[in-house]
Amino acid sequence: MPIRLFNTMTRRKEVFESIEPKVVRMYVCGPTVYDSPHLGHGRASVVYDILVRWLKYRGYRVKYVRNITDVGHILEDIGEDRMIVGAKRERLHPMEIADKYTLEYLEAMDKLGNERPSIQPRASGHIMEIIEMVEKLVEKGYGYVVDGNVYFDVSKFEDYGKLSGVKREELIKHRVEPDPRKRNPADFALWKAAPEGYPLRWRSPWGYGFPGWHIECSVMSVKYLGEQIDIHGGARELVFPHHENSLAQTEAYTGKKPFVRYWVHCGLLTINGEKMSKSKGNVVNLLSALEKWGKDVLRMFYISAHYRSDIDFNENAVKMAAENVRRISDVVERVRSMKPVDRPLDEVERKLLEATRRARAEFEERMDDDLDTPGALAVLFGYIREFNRLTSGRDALNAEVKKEVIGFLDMVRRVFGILETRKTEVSTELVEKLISLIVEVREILRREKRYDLSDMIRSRLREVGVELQDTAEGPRWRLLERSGIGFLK
RNA sequence: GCCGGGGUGGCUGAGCGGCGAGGCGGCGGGCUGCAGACCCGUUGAACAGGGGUUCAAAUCCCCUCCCCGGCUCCA
Repeated sequence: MPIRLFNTMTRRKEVFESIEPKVVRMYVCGPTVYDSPHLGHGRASVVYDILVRWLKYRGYRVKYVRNITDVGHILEDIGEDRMIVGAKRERLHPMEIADKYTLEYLEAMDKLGNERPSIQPRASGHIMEIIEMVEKLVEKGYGYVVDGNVYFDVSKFEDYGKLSGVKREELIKHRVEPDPRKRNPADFALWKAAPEGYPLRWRSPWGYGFPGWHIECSVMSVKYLGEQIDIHGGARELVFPHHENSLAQTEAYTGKKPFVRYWVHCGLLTINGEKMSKSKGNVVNLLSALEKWGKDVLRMFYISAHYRSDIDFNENAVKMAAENVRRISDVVERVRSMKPVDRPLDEVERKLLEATRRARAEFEERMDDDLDTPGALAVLFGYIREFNRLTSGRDALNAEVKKEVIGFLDMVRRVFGILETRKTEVSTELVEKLISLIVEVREILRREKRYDLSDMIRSRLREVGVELQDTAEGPRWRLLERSGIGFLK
């Protein structure tokens, strides 16, 4: 079964074929590091992380580049660079701002459980190459120089607008008064002149200045992945102008088409139905959210909607995500705790084996179909119900069947990046032994019907963060994390 | 105004031509010392509105209404 992806360029799902067999070159637009990462960054990062995980599961080697933009980005209305604005706000040098928020971003990425990209290049380290690309564009007649600024001449690139559907003639209308030195209002900056005393500028053939937005992605994409790549990702809001412009300048530069075979854009995130914005004061810091909910719940929240849909973050959505994580966690524990036995399969085990294989195939089918994570989850939950029904009351399972079930669940955990085994800071060997001892003693009490004491133990354990369940197969416990989700022991 | 994406049961969220995905919740039952978890059943006349195509439409076409994003700040 081939993987299919929705390509923004054609607005259709297309069968995915990489340029080089079994190798995927993928570039994703990372953050501009002028402020703390928020839930939207988290969403985008998880979407492409899961895409990478899925491609790997399907046997591809993935070269995954995600940039850090630590220069550029002019705010047209106030005529300043976002990095500079951040620097003024915090009374720091722009590069201190970039450094601080780069580290915060990377920390959040790790805590979210994202696999690290192959390369995370920073724009500031590629000024030379940026200048070279701009020079070449001027040489080829796509760029023109005015007063130390270099603009891309949109009229020279006949394909302009092919990605976003924006019509060149429409771009004459504009919200912000364009620089009158541009030949055409739609022309965009490749290089911007910076005045004396501007804290973030580099020497160039056109004088001191800094790169235009868009150009760093073209440069780093070409440098690390080549002139033509398989996948370029980013949030939908980047389609225009960012990706339209990246595409134009890259294809103009290389003379090769297409620059990108599959443009894959994800939807946006709202908070309680509202767009997240500083002016509304509803920006949710990603590290705080991780602290509060834990990575599994956040990832579950992200994947419970299709990546191209917009997604709303609210209390109810998080509650449901936590419930879903718990449900998966429970079944993982349930099967782990079952004794593997070496004997022929009985009727139930045959059914379970078949159900497991079917679920795996259906899960794969959904994921292959444009990364339909909600559909894949539906398959998983249907399977969990069946598993619970079939195995109710059992504490042993044919070893091969158990292996098959665990294999499937491991695949789900690996692809979604959830419920990865890890020691919590309190879960030492000693703690585990002590809890087991308490549980054992409580079992004796229960046998003697001393329920007052056994119930007290259970509720007191819960107070200190240990959840205890009496099941048909015996007592089980788990450490509760902040999200209320953990592994049963 | 232009470009794009949407409107599905109490909430969430797939489906994109043909038996009412799944999750959360509600109700009834089973299991259990109790709790939790789990299971079974169930409720829901679900597809923004109106036309049309078709043997058959949530799914395709047309019109209308509403929401969201982009139109040189944004993951």
